[in-house]
Amino acid sequence: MLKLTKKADYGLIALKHLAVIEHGASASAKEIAETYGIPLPLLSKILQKLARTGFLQSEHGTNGGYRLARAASTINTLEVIRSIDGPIILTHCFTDHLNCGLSGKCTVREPLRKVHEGILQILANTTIQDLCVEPAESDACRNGERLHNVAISRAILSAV
Amino acid sequence: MLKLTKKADYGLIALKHLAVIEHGASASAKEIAETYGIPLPLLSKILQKLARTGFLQSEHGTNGGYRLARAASTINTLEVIRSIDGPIILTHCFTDHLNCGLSGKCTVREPLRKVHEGILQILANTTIQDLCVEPAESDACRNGERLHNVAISRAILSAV
DNA sequence: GGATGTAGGACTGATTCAGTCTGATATCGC
DNA sequence: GCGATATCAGACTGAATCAGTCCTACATCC
Repeated sequence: MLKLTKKADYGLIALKHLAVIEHGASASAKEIAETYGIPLPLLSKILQKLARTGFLQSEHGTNGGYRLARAASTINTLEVIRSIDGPIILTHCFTDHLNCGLSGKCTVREPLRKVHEGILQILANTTIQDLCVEPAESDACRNGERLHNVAISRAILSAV
Repeated sequence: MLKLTKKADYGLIALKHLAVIEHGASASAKEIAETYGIPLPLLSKILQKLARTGFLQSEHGTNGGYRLARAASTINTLEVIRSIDGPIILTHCFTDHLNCGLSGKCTVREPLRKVHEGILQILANTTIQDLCVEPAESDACRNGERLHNVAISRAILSAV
């Protein structure tokens, strides 16, 4: 149905949270979970993954928690989502070339790949810092900047 | 996981099939199902939906089948996917504003909406006719045309 | 009337997702 | 040292969704 998982959602929310708070400050999983009403054990696992991937630095013990390991502007949503949910697969054909109708019958595979890459590019060009730019309060993050590559010429009709 | 359902896949394959065969010609669900190895009853239901939405015209009886009700260039993949799978929801917040962390805590909702709209636009700008453009055989469809709005400047690294 | 086709609802099995439970390990403050 | 508070990590469960099947109409042509 072409939707993000809640885990990815939570991960992005947490990363944004860490990006917005004071530079270099850390926040515990519990803190973030309570702020946004996310189940703590679930958020913990997500943050652990993000730490393993290298987006976050973790600190054990009292007053421990997580802090961004890289600048918010260098973390893009594609990497985050891939880190949490695994590879992004638009259509099934991309991975299992064998089971795909066999003998190259799946004629929409290559054309759809362009769509696939377009979506990946949007995600790749959207950083955590971009998520911090609120329509009203533009300076929640440092030197906020609009989505640069996602050129939306016109709003899509009845979106949802 | 941000992927298309198989139903949507099948629907696009069927529409492309109908777009590629001779203009105005029809094909039965059985014919298409056998060509691509798609379970017939499943494909039937998909084609029925597409007919109800107005993309296809159905003909009962012997030698019946489906034919495109509109030109392939006027059917975009967004409408098709929505017709088959229902609304496209990138993040859960877009629909249920109430359950989303309450009190507007879900701070990534609006920023992600831009990403969402970007993806919708890619799909909206990709027509069935675009799917017919093969890298090698560019004239499988009539006056084939490249994806015009999906400007991919560079291939995304390890895509999948 | 039978073969072939669409139309549509109900149902089942498999997969995936969201969340829980349990336990281990590390750090800090007392 | 000990306990409180963290992260770390795997196994497990319930729910939702997806893919596919089954069955029964109904329409058209020969």
